[in-house]
Amino acid sequence: MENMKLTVSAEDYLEAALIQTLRGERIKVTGIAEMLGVSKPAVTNALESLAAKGFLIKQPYGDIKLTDTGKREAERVYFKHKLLRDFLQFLGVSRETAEKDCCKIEHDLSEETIGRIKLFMQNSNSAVKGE
Amino acid sequence: MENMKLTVSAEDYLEAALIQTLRGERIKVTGIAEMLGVSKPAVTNALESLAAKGFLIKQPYGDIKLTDTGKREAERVYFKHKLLRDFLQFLGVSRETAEKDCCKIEHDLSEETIGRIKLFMQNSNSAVKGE
DNA sequence: ACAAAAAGTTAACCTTAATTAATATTTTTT
DNA sequence: AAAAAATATTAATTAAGGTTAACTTTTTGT
Repeated sequence: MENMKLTVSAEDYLEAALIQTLRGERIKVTGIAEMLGVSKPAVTNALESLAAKGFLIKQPYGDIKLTDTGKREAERVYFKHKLLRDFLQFLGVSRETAEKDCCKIEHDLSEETIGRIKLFMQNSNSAVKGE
Repeated sequence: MENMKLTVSAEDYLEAALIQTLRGERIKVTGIAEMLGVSKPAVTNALESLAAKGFLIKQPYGDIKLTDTGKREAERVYFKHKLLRDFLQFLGVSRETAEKDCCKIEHDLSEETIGRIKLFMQNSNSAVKGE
């Protein structure tokens, strides 16, 4: 069940879970609900569905842990997130707006486009450093 | 009822309708269904809803026309579409992928980001022309 | 240890936006 | 003008992804 394509909202939940672990916190329903601006039942639901698909481990009231697959997928999304945020800021978009906008488009862009943006940012970094 | 915020899919239907009129064709349920890859009933439904909100004029089996508001909104979306398509192609993304990706993100980017991309493209145009 | 608070879950429900199958209307062809 | 084809609609259904209210479990403070 692990190779199912994730929906946009599933990617959001997975990413939020990763961000909590990166902060050194435990993954919490309430925390994710606040990050995504949804109700707690919405989070419980989404996490159960992700658990059923093998992206995380979760029992009712129990600790929540990303599986290896889950972590890999979450990192894939989070990498895009950071790339796009930097890219938008490079274009002159404010930090707040860049943060909001990249959350939405990170799910929609093709690998080809992500690759091109990556290249673009690498070049602009070299340019700044005068290499 | 005209100042309601359009959903992502409503914007798609409106844009598809505009594209048909720009081609000099009449707006057709079947045409929109093909453009968007959905069934005809989905189109009928969406167009009825848009008509109820004042974005177009439509009676069952009758001619379909964008209202002024509808045309304005559709043009707003279509302008973004073209800008983003050009931008992605400028970054080196293929025409086909650019066309697909811009369809998705055209609904999600803030005015601020669109504005920045517009500026960026203006500058790169000048650069190409050596101004 | 136990009462209060916080966290998580369950149940019932809603909305959006699709689908297919069947039907109605309009247009085209002969 | 009638039959056939194309176009559009209606009805019934589905699935995703939310909501609130009520309940359960866990954690915390005294």
